[in-house]
Amino acid sequence: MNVNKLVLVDGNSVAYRAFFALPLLNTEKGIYTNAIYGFTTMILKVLEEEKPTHMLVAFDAGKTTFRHETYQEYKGKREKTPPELSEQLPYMRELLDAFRIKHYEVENYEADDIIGTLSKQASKENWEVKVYTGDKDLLQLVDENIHVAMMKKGITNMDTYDEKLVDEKYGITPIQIIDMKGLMGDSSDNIPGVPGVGEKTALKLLKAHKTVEGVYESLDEVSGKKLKEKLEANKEQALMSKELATIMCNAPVDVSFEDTKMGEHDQEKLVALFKELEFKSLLDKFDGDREAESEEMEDLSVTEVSELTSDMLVSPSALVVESLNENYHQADIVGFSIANNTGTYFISSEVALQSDVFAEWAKDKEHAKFMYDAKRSVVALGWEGITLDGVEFDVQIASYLIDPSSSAHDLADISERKKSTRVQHDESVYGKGKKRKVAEGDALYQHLGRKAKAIFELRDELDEELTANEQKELFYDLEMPLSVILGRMEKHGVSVDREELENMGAGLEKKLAEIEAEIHELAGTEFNINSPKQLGEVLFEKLNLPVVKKTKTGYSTSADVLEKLQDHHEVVEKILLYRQLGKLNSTYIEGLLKVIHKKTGKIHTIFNQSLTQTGRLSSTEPNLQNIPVRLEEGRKIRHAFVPERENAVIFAADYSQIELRVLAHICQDETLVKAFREDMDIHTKTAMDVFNVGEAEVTGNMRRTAKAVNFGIVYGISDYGLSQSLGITRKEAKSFIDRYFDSFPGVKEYMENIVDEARDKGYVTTMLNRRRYLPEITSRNFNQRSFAERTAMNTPIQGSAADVIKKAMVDIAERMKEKQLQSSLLLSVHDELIFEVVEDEIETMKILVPEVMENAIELNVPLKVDVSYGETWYDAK
DNA sequence: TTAACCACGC
DNA sequence: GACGTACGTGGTTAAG
Repeated sequence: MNVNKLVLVDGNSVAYRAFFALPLLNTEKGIYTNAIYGFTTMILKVLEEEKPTHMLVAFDAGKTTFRHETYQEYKGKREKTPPELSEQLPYMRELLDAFRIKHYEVENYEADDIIGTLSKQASKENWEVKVYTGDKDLLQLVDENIHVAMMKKGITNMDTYDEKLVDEKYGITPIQIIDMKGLMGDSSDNIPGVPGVGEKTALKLLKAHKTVEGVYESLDEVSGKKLKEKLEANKEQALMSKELATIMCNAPVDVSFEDTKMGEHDQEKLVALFKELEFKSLLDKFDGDREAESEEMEDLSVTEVSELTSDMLVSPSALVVESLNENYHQADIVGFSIANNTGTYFISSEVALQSDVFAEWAKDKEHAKFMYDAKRSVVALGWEGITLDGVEFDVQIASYLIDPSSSAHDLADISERKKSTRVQHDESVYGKGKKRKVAEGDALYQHLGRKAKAIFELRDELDEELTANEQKELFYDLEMPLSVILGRMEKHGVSVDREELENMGAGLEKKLAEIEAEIHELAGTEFNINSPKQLGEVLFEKLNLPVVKKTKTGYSTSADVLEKLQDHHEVVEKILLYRQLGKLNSTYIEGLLKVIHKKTGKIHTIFNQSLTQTGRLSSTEPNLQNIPVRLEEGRKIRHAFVPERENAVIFAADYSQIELRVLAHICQDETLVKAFREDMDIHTKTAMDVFNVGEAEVTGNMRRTAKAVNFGIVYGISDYGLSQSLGITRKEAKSFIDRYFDSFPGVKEYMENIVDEARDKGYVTTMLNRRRYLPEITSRNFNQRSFAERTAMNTPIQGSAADVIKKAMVDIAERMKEKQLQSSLLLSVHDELIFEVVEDEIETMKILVPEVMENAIELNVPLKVDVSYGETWYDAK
């Protein structure tokens, strides 16, 4: 029984792997952290899984080693370490210090040699040794005590090699790895080996002759004239290569086992480092009590107000309306705070909600308010019968416009990176999950007081940044007014026909039960169809259907896979149907019934205005932007969305091809612009140009292909994505894309220019100056770079379309107010607006809505809007 | 509670 | 030549 367990980590190898596996993260201060993060998670995983008694991380030292004396060109072709990585290495050493894990390097030797030396020493003592690396060379160390964990791809995916696995994979003993390298060389280390000998040949030779020397002793026995010549001509080189590949197991390593003994973590240092590096998830793990957050903060002077007076309510003021419930349609407000030039105040809900002075101030738009997520407060107060107006600045929206990619638009995070008063995370004040509860007394006063004070201070700083970004119009004239409109839409809600939903649900459940029975019958076994795991086992093990695709955890059973299996077994079709109906029932019927508001009987969604990277809105609880429409079965759900008033209709107005029109405007491609000016069917037109045929010869299939290509242009998918959606090869997909670019050279030029621009500036913008930063555009990682490039091409298109529809919403609200119309805007679904329109306003709206939408922003191609209306959302088609 | 898988919309 | 491939929200299952 081994008591001692030594873990040896090839530090450089792990760092490299982490660097290339993870996107290029950086902190607010601009320190790159992706490799450090990957390195840290890897170390944590090792600690958890191995629980070593001793551990050491070995690094390479300096540029040259003793191997360079043998061969000057050793590692000669290797690209030099990217600076973004080398600057991260010192942090890794610091982290190891904080973990109290020994790290070590020796002049003139590589990490391999340190690991070799220590592992063999420990093995001799019969210790259990585990080596972590991504370098196959180290497999030569494997023996009965030494096992090597080899990173496959990513950083946590490993194979652990013992002697048996080395034999299975290569058919040789571990020590023969060096003979293999001697023969085949290693391009990454620039070890030449014997030219023309690869892994296959090397392994064949070693099977027969054991070692490089053995091969040369019996060269006559080697079959193949060419091969023999090559071996003969490169004998010296082969022997030298073997020498280079041999890990030194008696390097001058001045480390005793005692030095590698594991100690307790240096908690303080660890937390400080994680903070500096902004490793939030790791902080949560190690900094169990975030009490520290509050300890750092000095007490704020907050006045508890028992009666509000107008001298506290000056303009401008920062206002906080705290509601714990995430869904503010059922908010219970737990307190208020106000900060302004006269001081910082806490006001209890009882006092504020009863106060006429407060209500008057709140609705007075001449009294400017600075807020964070104002819409939340406006709606929550609305439910309490209090009108809030005069919101001049929303810190959340400003932060989002300045950099939408920041995952941290929390007030706590914003306050941390700006110069304002610090704010604690709600979680650390209130707790989370079941334990979440209102803080009491001073803790609550302090927390809310800090929020208000921070908002008051942040306004100026963020306003300046908006100015610097030329985003003041976007903020003040578009997003701020939009926020008010969205709040009104949410509070107003959408009426639903509960009975209709319940009837549909009953029908679906009956059908589902039938199909379930049929599936079990056809499969010959009872199982949970909703479980991908069980379904996979039934389809691919019991029924032996061919495996099309695998996921990380097992067989893929996604719709596109099942569609390919339809001809193999009749159960497949039933499963697809079961899935389709099951989705309708659980997500839409049950889901919608669950969120019908108790007081109004209507559905009140929440639009998130500061989330998407492109500037679109998103919708939650429920998501009303993905109500089924494509398939008739699902589309029926829309029968349940009805007007609230008896003499009203559901009225829908949607932009036709808004993204492609925006593209035409941005890139000015002559053909595309002309097509829209002549109001052609754009997919047919694309098919004509891509397939080089006349309008009459465009087949349904050609149009379908052209449509998919246009879709790809709009959403920035790759040739792979296009091949998937059309069920063709990637090559064919690429050829379609090439032909598209030949037909629309202006589009091609735009795509090239925008990528250059993104590389130059680090970001792309939309027509109204919305921004998206793309740091990965300079990544050496192909995937990350390609993704950034597609994003650079796509975001100005999608984001400008979002600009247009948002502007249209603001304009329409204004016109409807002017005309004192009774109709109301209900929803916004990316390129369409849904209204409830009273009957005697239908004719007005039929003219007004398209006119406003089409002229929201002037493009050099016309915008086109289709309107329709009916008794339910279903009928508005 | 969290991660993985799947599916709906634009 | 491989890489792993739009943006969202939400339901279910299964493992921690």
